[in-house]
Amino acid sequence: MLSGDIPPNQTIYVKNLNEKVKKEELKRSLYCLFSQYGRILDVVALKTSKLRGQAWVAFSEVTAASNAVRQMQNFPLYEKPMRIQYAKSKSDCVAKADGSYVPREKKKKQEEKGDWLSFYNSCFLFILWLISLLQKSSILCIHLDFAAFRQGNQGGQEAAAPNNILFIQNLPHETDSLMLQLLFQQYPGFKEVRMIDAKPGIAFVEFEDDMQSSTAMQALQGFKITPMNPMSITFAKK
DNA sequence: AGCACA
Repeated sequence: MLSGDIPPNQTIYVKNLNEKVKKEELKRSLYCLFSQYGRILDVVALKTSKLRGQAWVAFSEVTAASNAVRQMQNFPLYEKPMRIQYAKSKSDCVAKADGSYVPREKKKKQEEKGDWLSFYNSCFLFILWLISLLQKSSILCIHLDFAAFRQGNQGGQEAAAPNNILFIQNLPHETDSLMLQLLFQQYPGFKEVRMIDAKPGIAFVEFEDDMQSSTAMQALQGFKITPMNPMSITFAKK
């Protein structure tokens, strides 16, 4: 069995381990089993839902890891053949030894700081969500909802047949496509927003298929970007 | 199937 296209690493990743074995016992067994290939720096095993049945064994040398990957491949431990690969990243114990270790919290903060767009994105969505909560509970808005309802039904015309493209009306003229994208991309299958400069207040939003567009339509029907603008969403005409 | 270390 090939170890895939993961580059050699002094840490090996072991999976298909027997999940019934207690963590400490498992670590000890892995330690005993693999110490024949070289000095072991650390064995990591977690029993969280995502990580049970897996373990990492960090060696002091890459060659030890390579031998372990090849020679212990499919070795049955607690009745289950171990599947061994190189780990995808450097173990903390190795980073600590070579001086490149950066504590986890700080790493995350740095990433978040750099990603201003996703920060802006979540603030924007949060504010829109708050606005929608406030407005949904407000009796004053009933007449606006009624207006949206009328508009959505286009004064009694039949509803358009399902379409993967949605037609949005009654948007405030300041709305831009980034704003709509932030709103609609929360729903699976989102592809793109199209607006026409010459026709403010309307937009087309495309999804992969009819099902996904209807889900977004139901969720955002009547959503107000401003109190005066409950959005009216219909399927675009084919 | 699933790549963490707090």
